Amino acid sequence: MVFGETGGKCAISRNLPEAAWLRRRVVPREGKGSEAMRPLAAAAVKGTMQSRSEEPAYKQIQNAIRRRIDAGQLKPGNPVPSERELARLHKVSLMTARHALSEMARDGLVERRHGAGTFVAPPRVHFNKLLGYSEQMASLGLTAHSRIITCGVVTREHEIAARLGLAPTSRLGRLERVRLAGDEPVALETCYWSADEFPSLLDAPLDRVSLFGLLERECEVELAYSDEEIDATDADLRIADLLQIPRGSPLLRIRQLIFSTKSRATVYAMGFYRSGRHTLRVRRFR
Amino acid sequence: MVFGETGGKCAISRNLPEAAWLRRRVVPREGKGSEAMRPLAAAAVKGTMQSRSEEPAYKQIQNAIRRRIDAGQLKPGNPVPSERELARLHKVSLMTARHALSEMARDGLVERRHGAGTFVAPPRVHFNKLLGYSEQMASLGLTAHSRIITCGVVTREHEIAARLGLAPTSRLGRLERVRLAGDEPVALETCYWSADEFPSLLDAPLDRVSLFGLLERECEVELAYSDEEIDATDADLRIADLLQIPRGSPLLRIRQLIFSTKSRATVYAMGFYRSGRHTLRVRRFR
DNA sequence: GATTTCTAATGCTATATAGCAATGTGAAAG
DNA sequence: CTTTCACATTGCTATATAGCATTAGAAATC
Repeated sequence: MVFGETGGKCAISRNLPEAAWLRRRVVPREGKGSEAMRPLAAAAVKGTMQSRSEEPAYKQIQNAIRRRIDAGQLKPGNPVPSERELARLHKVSLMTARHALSEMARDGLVERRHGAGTFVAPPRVHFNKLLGYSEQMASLGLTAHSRIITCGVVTREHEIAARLGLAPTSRLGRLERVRLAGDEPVALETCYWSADEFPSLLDAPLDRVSLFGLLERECEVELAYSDEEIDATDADLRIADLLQIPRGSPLLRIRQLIFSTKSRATVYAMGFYRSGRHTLRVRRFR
Repeated sequence: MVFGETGGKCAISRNLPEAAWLRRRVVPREGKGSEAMRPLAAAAVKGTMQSRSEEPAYKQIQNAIRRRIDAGQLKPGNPVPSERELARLHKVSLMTARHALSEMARDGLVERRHGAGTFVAPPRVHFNKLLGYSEQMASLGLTAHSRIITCGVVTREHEIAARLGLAPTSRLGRLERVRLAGDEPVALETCYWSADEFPSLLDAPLDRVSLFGLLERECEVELAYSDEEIDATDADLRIADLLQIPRGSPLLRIRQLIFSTKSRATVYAMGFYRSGRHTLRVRRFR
């Protein structure tokens, strides 16, 4: 035996033959487990490796913690149980408890400070969140209203079809709406999508209903993100008229290509937003 | 490490000939190790836990893989060695090899497919990347030029001081520059920072040097992200004059609060960008 | 009272091992 | 020529254990 060292601490010989899980199957070595965290209770089964369809232990631990956070029992800054404590409470090994915590840390739910402990992270601010107009209004406690300007199928928007990954002469649904805040028009938004793929959109009551909502609920599209180009421009005659502002007024222009989770470009949208009525918030990273 | 990538640079420390520590210590249970991945070779010592100051084994494995990606030996889509193979090559335990891979997966460098393997991820697109003007120009292969308009200390910008987390009457460094593309002015940018914390900034040749660069290299500040507010406005008399555009021309206004890694607000900047000369690209997520 | 030193708790890296679960391949069967 | 099925490979969850590294507070010292 060359490596007397490792042999010396007899790590191997000890822990595997009579193996924890073996022993556990028979005698679960009951602990004085407090119920504070709703221990897994399936521990005995888990010992032999969970029977399929059972949620992994580390996720159950995460859920237990998440529940306590959601319920307000654990507030931002509060410490969550330590690795060793979780292991004891949930009757899992240290590594498993650790797995649970470090994944939550990676997801930003908790923060870990070496030597100090693990703490509930401050609530995250949702930056760069893709929201439809209706949703933005809703998040401000308001109801969105729109006036439909045009609505129909076009076939000559070659460039936009290309951006959507379609043949140049594809049939595109197009919806042009003026967005209202109260009675006042604040934005003009134009959306394009494949008329062949989502024919039903044109029939919906789009002056009241969210396009995003329709796509996600009716068309079973899962939106993922949008790549946007933002610049400033000025109101031409038509837009000035529609938004009831002087011609030449500054406008924020946002052009967005919206992708679904299958990384398919799904909607192309262009919006003109009245100066002073709209601020875009984003976060950029170094 | 909250945002973005774990550093891409290579670590010097590791592979220097397995020499030093190996010789020092007992025989490492020699394997038939192929050299393909430059195995760690420090196994024996690591067995008893590496002596301090040494980079962790799992990071060394990551670096080895990263190097092979950077060197072009591993291209997107190529498989990287499996957990078991890495464990063998680097003479570490399976869990350690796994740790290395799964962290790289979490950082988006590789993708793991259960049962199939681990593969180099397609190169990431850098969206929402915080770049200074100089850096943006550099990324386009151009050199940035500026004309300094004003430069000095102000004490009456209460609101901005507050945003920077300073007392209302703090001394603030202020720098106002016109950004040039060729000879043409395209933007007016104004930056504020704590004059007490970074006094040296005012002395730098800021018409030629990047403010971001100065902060990061000279002041040892690590910038992390910026929260930005974007809207459209029109040129007042002064801006119109400085940018040589008609009064009332539309401008893209970007106000950003730039944070360092210690989550301290470090710089507040406001920029006015000529319409047609500047497009902001961002990605937003659902 | 302020400073330094010790110590317990906690997170981090690592070892070795076991069995389950998904994937792709190649041989056998239809 | 296709389909099926077994198998090797690979990733995933889990066990048990060890020692190092950092932190914060208590105790001892100045």
